[in-house]
Amino acid sequence: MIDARLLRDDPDRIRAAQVKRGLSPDVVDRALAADEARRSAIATYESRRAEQKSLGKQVAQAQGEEKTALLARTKALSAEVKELEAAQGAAETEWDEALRSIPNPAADESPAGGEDDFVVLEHVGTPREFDFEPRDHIELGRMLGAIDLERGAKVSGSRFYFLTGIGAQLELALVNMAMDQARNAGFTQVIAPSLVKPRAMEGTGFLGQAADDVYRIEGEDLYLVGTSEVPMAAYHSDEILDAGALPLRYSAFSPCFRKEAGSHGKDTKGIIRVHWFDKVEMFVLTTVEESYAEHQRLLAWEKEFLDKLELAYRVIDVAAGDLGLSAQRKFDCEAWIPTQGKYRELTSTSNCTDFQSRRLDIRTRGESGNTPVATLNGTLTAITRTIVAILETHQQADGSVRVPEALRPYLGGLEVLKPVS
RNA sequence: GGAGGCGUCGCCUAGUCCGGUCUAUGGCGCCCGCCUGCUAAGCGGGUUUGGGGCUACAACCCCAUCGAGGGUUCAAAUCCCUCCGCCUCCGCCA
Repeated sequence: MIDARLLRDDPDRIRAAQVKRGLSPDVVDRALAADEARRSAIATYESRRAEQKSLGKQVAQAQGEEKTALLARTKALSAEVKELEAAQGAAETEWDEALRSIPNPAADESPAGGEDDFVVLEHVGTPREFDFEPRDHIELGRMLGAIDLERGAKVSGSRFYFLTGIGAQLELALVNMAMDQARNAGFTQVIAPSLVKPRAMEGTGFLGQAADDVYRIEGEDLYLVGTSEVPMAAYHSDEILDAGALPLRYSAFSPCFRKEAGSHGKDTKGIIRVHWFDKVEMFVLTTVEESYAEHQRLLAWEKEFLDKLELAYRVIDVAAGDLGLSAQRKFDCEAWIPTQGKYRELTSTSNCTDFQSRRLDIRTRGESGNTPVATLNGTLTAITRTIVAILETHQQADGSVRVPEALRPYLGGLEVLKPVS
């Protein structure tokens, strides 16, 4: 949620931010009106309530006739206070809803516009040239006995898969490699719950427009997370952190579940777009001032991981309209997928500044009151897409796959993945 | 799943039976000051969080906050209901 003071002091800035994301600025006026109504409701309620309290004290000491008279007055007042309290609550709710519906204003550097308006920041490595017809990851996965899509569909439906044999080993290797890198960089490793309460989902901004993509457990007040950003953001909710402890860096492993609503027909084959995958995610809490530099660090760690896998990729600056509710700026690393002839998102890092921490009440003690911290997240490895990129990029003519050197220690020194049949 | 116990402003704790003097007690820790060769001790003061008013975003005043949400009442930490969490025992289980 945005800073209410910013909305009051500089509403034009929020209006401009809305337009930059391709959204209507009307919500600003709705919020401002709600704020005014709320404050006047609070003032009315509180003055009557104060009166009620002071009368209550007199009642306690009064005797006889005086007491009877006081009771008559305070009884009427009581009903009024109750009404005013309800009115105040309603005004508060309206204000809260308006405020919460406003996304984090994009950074000045973020390109304006929607999904296609990203800016390419850099290319790393060059897409490999093949002197044979490259196979897609589906065929390679089948030849290697690594990916079983048919049985995934049989058991769980479309967009599900089993990783088997070397496929399963690959996942564990990638997870360990990611966790090692993170630990060496000072991250605390975490295995996070993938079922969370509404508060966590709402606090991270996934129950707004993004709610269609979220699985809810029937009959329970629980959601399946789409990323461990959700449990990790909520991890320190309602806490006041010691400023000296920042930054707090976590690398969290969890499964991720996504309905993929509205993507029917897209990436229907293979494991590019699935309802479930595992992921190692970096999550950082720091000060807003430090968050911009930290964002660059997260990007650097993502690039380091992709470099070790010897992948060709580009980094894009995601446009304002494609940032999601919480992010102020987002960089995606997109790896070259040979059989698709294009770059596909493998990792993504967002600076959510104090947007999530305001909703989740995560702050540090400051000299002039407590201030919300900044939260940032970045993918180290989303297993399925990483496997796609590795298989397709490092395949050889016979269907075997060369293992990038950095990954070998995590596969018992294995240099080549060989077809099983 | 069953039975019982518990949840108070960083930590511990008094208060809850019997509603008003609770503006929530005391200790520890922490902060400021005093005292003091130094340290320790001692003395005095302060120390939840969120919101509103007024403002310099200070000071000050007010409202809410005793796990959460409802209810009863002129008045709720205290009485009633629902929920959540923790502990102990039993059952079941990876």
